[in-house]
Amino acid sequence: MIDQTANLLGAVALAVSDRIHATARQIVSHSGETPAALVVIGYGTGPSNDQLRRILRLSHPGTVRLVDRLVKDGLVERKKGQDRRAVALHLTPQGSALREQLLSGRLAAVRPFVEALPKPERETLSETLRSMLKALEPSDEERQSLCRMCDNRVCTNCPIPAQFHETQ
Amino acid sequence: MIDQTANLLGAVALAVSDRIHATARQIVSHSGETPAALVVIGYGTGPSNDQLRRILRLSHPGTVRLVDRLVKDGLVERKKGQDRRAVALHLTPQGSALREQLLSGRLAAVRPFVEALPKPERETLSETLRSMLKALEPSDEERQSLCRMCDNRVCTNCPIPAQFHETQ
DNA sequence: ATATTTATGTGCGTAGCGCACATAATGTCA
DNA sequence: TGACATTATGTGCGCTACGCACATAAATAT
Repeated sequence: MIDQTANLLGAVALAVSDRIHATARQIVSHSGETPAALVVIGYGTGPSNDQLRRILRLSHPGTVRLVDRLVKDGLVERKKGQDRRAVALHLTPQGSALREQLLSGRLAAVRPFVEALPKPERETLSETLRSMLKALEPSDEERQSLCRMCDNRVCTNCPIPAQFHETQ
Repeated sequence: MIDQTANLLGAVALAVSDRIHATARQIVSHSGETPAALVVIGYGTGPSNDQLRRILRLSHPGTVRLVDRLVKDGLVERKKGQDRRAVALHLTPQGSALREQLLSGRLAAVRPFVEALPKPERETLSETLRSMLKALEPSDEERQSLCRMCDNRVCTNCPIPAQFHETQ
């Protein structure tokens, strides 16, 4: 019984993330964790390469190359960090614009799933999703990974607020 | 308001599919659509390369190479299909065994999300997920894509039954 | 002052995929 | 029946997104 529900949740999750990825691909012209990087850097905390790496769960060289791509595309700038070794990643205006499109596209991709429900059921779903996220009891790093595609324009009252929500 | 719920759904979907992928990776040692291919072929309908391609939404050459990998690993056999040109894909015993592990792992990865909820809420969630899947009104092909990681041992009473559910 | 840790960057390889092309079997239609 | 399109598979080739091993610079510790 519980497994039947788990199976359905797996199916819906697959459908939702399929559509999110498809939308992101159309907008960003890079795949993998590159769209998520745009979102994360766009939180505006000026993350270092290393922080980004942990959030995206990539290897360190993979992250460097990912940032290379974004810089090459004029979407991200490497500014001076707190150390003389550390880098602080920031979006360029074009990067910000693309991030907005990305987040709008993501919401547009997910919205139909919610709209399929009658209104009272939407409220219930919202609470249920909150419960699930809370129950994960993620570490700080896991929170940021979780929210690596989240829309901070919309995500008020987040059940598991990560740092960058406050700093925004 | 609806977007807030959509955002949460996106976050949960990301978390769930992250964990499914991580589990699959540990079990199959191939990434991308390879695990899904094992599940789909394992439905036992002996799909052709071309049918598989449509379900996994890959290019045709990509699918051929994917099957190459599975054959090389001793997980899949290319048997004679209805045509003399068509191929019928079937799992070997080892392939079946691995598929079972894959599906078990997937359920184990998703189960905690459901277990986080009190029992009555689980029932509601189950119905909500069914509503969402039904509302997609997918074509036959889309259904099979949707269910490309589903566990047919558990998926009784599927809201959007695809062919291979009946033939099993 | 030297050793360790932290943060970044580079050389090199690999996995998974797509495009363009080739080939064999089947269907179509004059 | 023969010519031609269609369907199904397979190959050559390249590209993208990564990971591993290594190199280097800055900060910290002892």
